[in-house]
Amino acid sequence: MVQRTLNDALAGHKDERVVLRGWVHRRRRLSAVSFLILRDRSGLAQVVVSDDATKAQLDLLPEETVVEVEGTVTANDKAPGGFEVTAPSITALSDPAETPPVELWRPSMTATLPVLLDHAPVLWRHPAQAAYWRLAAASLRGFRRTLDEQGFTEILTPKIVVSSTESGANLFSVDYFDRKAFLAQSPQFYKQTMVGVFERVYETGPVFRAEPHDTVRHLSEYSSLDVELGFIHDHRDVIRVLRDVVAGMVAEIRASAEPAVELAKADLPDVPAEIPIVHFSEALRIAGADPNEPDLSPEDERALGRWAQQEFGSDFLAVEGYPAVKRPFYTHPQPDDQRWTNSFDIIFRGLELCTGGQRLHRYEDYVTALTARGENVELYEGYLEPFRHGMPPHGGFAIGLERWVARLVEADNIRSVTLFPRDIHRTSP
RNA sequence: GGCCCCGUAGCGCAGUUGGUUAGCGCGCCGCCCUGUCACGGCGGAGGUCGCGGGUUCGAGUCCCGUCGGGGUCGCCA
Repeated sequence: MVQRTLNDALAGHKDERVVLRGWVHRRRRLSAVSFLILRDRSGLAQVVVSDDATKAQLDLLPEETVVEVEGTVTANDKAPGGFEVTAPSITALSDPAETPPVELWRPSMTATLPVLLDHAPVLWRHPAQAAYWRLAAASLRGFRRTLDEQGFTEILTPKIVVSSTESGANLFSVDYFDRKAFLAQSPQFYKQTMVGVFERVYETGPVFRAEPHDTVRHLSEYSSLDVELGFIHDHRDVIRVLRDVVAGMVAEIRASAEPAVELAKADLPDVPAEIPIVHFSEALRIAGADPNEPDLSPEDERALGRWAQQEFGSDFLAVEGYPAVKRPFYTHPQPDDQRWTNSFDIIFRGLELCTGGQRLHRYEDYVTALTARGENVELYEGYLEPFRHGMPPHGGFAIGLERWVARLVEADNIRSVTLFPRDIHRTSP
């Protein structure tokens, strides 16, 4: 049997007989000739059908039918890409397909978001839609490659947990045999714990938030890219790793997902050698916000994004020193001023992309922090045990994958770049 | 969750102060067209106007309820 050739490889097989396999993306039937646009994972290829029997056969193979095409690669200036397949024989590999709910062969789909989401299993076939996930997949590769090269160990930790991670009530509860458990809203405790084993760890996986957020940038389940590393001096070491990670993600997209960049109309950022840093108190001033505000509003973040662009020509800005009252108990205070913390947010084009910081690493500091917040220390014993047995100064961060891709392609709604989004209303498909 | 907006054909939309056969574009089906590339031309099919109730001689249109959806704010990644 002749080996399969991918659609994007026709140029290397001029005048050869090849076998293509894929989906009938579109047929254009003229009087003397029919065009079959074939779609496979690599892209589109044009097949030219001239003989009457094959044209009649093609008439019975609607769009999205899966076919095998054997034909001759022919150079032709009139063909898209300069090459096409002529004198084909066609074999259907699926039943004739039903017409999909929206026109997948158009350059861009015309359906509204709820229609896209309802029919996601089919509509992800659209090349521009699929390109969104190719960007996500390339980002994941870049994330892993960068960290692997810097001595990190990949970990996978439980998504079924018993205690809340961040003292919030925003957890989904699950029936777990005869007792109650929760879906993890973050691998925070486990990744810190594993710093005690591997020094540097990362995890990619789902996290679950039961917060009743109903916005264009929130999901109930999203993909978190988590990093944690030991033997840092302070949170600025963490920001440097974050910078390398983001640069690695962009580099991997450039290296291996160029067609997707074009299809998705993605605007890839230049990652500066050092991400500019401003202190939270300074950020409030720059944004023109009330100096006593404990947090930055979305509007403030947009203003800071513009400022970073003007001041440094950077799409990225780190805001460090968030107020202690707004950060979780495990956050390390700013050594010279306890009102602030050694934590940071990364603002990417005016939107919060990532949160991170230095964590407490002494057992007694945890007891003090939890007690000050009225928490029962005993409930945290599993988490706190490693801190009684020696933990290095450490810190980390987490990037929301879908949010990252949404910003790259300037999506109006995070759901449009999420494979099968879960939100307050939607649990299927 | 608060506030605002929207549910009309497979998809995107129009539908006047309530008026009798509910339209348009694309898709789909048929016929035609020597190379298209969002091909083009002609014709055709396709609708319990989200659902339930009410007002009225008459409701896609007005009222009440309900379900579904979108935007925004809080908070977050």
